[in-house]
Amino acid sequence: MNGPRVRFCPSPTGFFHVGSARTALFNWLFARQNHGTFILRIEDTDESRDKEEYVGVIYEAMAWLGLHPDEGPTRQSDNTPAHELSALALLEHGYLYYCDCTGADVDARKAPGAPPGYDAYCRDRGLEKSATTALRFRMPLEGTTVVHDLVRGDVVFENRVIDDFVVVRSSGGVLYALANASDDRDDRVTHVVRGEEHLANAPKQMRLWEALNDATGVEVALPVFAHLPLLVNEQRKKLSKRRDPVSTELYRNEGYLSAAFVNYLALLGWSPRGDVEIAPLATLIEEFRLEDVVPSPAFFDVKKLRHMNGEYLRALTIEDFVSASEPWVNPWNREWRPSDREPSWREDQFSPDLFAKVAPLVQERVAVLGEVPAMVEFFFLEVPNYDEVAFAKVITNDPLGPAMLEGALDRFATLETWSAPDLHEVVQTLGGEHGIALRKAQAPIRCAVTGTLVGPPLFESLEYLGRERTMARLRGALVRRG
RNA sequence: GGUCCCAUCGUCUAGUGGCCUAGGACAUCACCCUCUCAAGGUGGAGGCACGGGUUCAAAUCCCGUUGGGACUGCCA
Repeated sequence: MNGPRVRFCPSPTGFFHVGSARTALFNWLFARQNHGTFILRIEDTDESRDKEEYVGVIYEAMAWLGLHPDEGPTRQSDNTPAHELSALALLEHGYLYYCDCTGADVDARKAPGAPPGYDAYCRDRGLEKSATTALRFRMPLEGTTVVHDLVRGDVVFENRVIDDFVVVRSSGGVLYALANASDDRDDRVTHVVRGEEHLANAPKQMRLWEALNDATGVEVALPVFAHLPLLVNEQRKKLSKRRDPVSTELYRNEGYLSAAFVNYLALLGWSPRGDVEIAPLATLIEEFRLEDVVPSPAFFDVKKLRHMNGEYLRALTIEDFVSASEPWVNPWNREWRPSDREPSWREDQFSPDLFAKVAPLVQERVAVLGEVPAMVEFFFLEVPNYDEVAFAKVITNDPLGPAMLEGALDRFATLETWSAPDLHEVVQTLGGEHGIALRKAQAPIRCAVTGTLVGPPLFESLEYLGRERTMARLRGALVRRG
């Protein structure tokens, strides 16, 4: 395979961020379209923040999104020897120097208003390796470094404003800038597609890359960059783990379909041709262009995601909708289930057959699968969960309420065929006798049987619930009223 | 503070000098449909940040202003 080579390199520091998902997706789309290679590299070199359990979080999220790597997953920590060799080669060729300054030292030397960053104090001190010396990169003092960016065009950085950054800790650990550049170079990465927050790292990594070419004698072409626009919240700030709902797992738990989620993510900074937004994956792969990605930040709009998910849900066949709902309505003994919720009914109260029957009624009424249980719980609970405000309004405080309930009890008992159309007609007639429209007549019955005033169509619901259970609830509501 | 990025309806975007009286989608409003709630249908309101240029012609090119953001770690 000689197509482009891209990589996605998350660190296992917690949950999987929606911004990471978008970055991974764009890398993946680009690779698929160009018959390239999508590499997954876990950047786990920060022992203070990384946790092994979080690596699984990354795999799980990517599997859910359907973004399977062509190479890897590899672990950056496995490349430590290569990083050390890179550092050694750089040191031997004079690209690095030892420095024993602490942050406090640098600050103390700095006059007010002086440029930030390291002041190159140790550049020519000729320090030797010791327990307190870090290795810094000798940035060129003149000239510019131009980052060729597919999204932003050429971005020019003056070399003199980039300080001599640390490349190897005094403890010996190789830092991100070098580790990442070294791995990308070794992996023959051709396109670096990542978030905009990394733009300032690009010139450093380009210098490192070229220094490595020189020091190792192995010439590898510099990658092309594509810095994707940031995902921001309504305050136009970068999405943060603290304030914003940014975990992909959260969305999965709420019942977003991965296809809808992926489709929405693709719309953040890019759009397919024409006036369509809901597009199959094949179209996304075919039409995606890094150079068409817009450079401005995008707000992650959950409302739009919700709407799109509703569209995807309604487009499902009923069989697919039923099985997609399983983790929420029948989570017992499943390989995956939402981690933060459970149905209000017990396993032995659930009926797959009944659910399959009522599923069409709820399919077009939910935007996320997490809303399904509340909509169907009255089918499975012995006694529905009553909305007290609704109950008081149409049953306790409305004299017509009990009248309707008693009337329904009376007629339902003798109804010949227990079917939605007949039920519909009976209630309509009953209402007519009391001088009220069907919309008003059905309310107390709905509340008595389902517990609320909103939900799936009433008469179909009664049909599926059955005569016995319906009658029992009508009586129950009358008793409950007192 | 320094460096860099960004700027079309509230939001995501289409638009790459004339097809723009700026298109679509979400959200919002009204009406229709209707057993509730949805879904669906129809229609409405709503935007090129500002100022200079360049050009016969600018949302589109250039400069500036303003506004927003990112980075500025011996984290990634």
